[in-house]
Amino acid sequence: MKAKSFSEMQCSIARTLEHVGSWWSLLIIRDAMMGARRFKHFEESLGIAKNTLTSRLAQLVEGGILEKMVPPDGSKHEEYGLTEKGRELAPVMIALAQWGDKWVAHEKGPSTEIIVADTGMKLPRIWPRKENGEIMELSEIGMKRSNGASEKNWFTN
Amino acid sequence: MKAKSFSEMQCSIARTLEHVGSWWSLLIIRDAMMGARRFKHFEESLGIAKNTLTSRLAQLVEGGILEKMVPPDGSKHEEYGLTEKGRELAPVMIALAQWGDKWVAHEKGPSTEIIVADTGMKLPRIWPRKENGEIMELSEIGMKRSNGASEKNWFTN
DNA sequence: AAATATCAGTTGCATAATAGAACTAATTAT
DNA sequence: ATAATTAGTTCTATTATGCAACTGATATTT
Repeated sequence: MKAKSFSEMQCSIARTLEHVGSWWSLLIIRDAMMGARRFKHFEESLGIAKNTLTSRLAQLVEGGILEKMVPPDGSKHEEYGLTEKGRELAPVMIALAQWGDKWVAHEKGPSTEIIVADTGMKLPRIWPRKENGEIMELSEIGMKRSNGASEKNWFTN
Repeated sequence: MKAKSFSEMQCSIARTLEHVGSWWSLLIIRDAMMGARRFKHFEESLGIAKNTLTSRLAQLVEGGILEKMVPPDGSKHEEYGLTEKGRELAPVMIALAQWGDKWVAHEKGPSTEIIVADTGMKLPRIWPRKENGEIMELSEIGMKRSNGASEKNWFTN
């Protein structure tokens, strides 16, 4: 693949994708959020090849998204836990999950529902909002380019 | 790579990733949101190989995220525009961009800032909220598994 | 109108990421 | 003590992507 690197790109989206690493990385992070901590958890849950998992985990640790931790239960097997940096990918995950539920739903429905813990209700849709907390239309989103001060809209369709 | 398919997975995140296609696809969608409409726009903006761009575009069209459109300016060159399905990936993009700005910022700052069009102010952080619109702590997010009715927390670290 | 340049690809070859299987040392269970 | 599990490593095969050259259609210039 000749791994074209996105990381020099000034765009934050590209830099994030580069930093995260790959599809697998996102699914590893998802599993970590749902409680996976050990090599075998990720392996069994994902059906990923061992060598691939090894390098994805190493990359995520190097990127500061996961960290190796001493197992609380006293086991000598290494465990992987999310850092703050990794945990803050939650909005990305939630947005991906909600989009999938809406647009490419599985016939059996979602295997897991994200909820508000204390009420047990489905988590409201994650969506851009104004300063006052009001939900926005996508057409209300704009963008400011830092180089030329030109201002423009998103979704110029 | 033997393209292991995520699409049978019941997980909405995996299904979304599979449906979207690849890193490139996300950047193509980003460019489309910022106004790119023609082959050369994407090509120049991304520095992607032509054959790769061809197949990514085809995949996005097939997936219903982009659609081929008759150019409004009367040109005979095909154009690509976001569908509603594609436009609704905005929260994913915004979440990726905001995470990147916070955690892997470019020294020169972001090339583009996402703003609230009418106020010109930076778009507030996209983040999970309760039914009443209140921002949530990540620890307040839970999950309900549809198979076993077992209930559990996200971020079990 | 003819010539030139641009656009949107296609084709063929090289390379990197991943899959898959077999192997291994350390840890855990029996 | 023995067996099984865990967390990898190493090897080869396959696929996605990169890169360069080519092509027919459209758009621009002379």
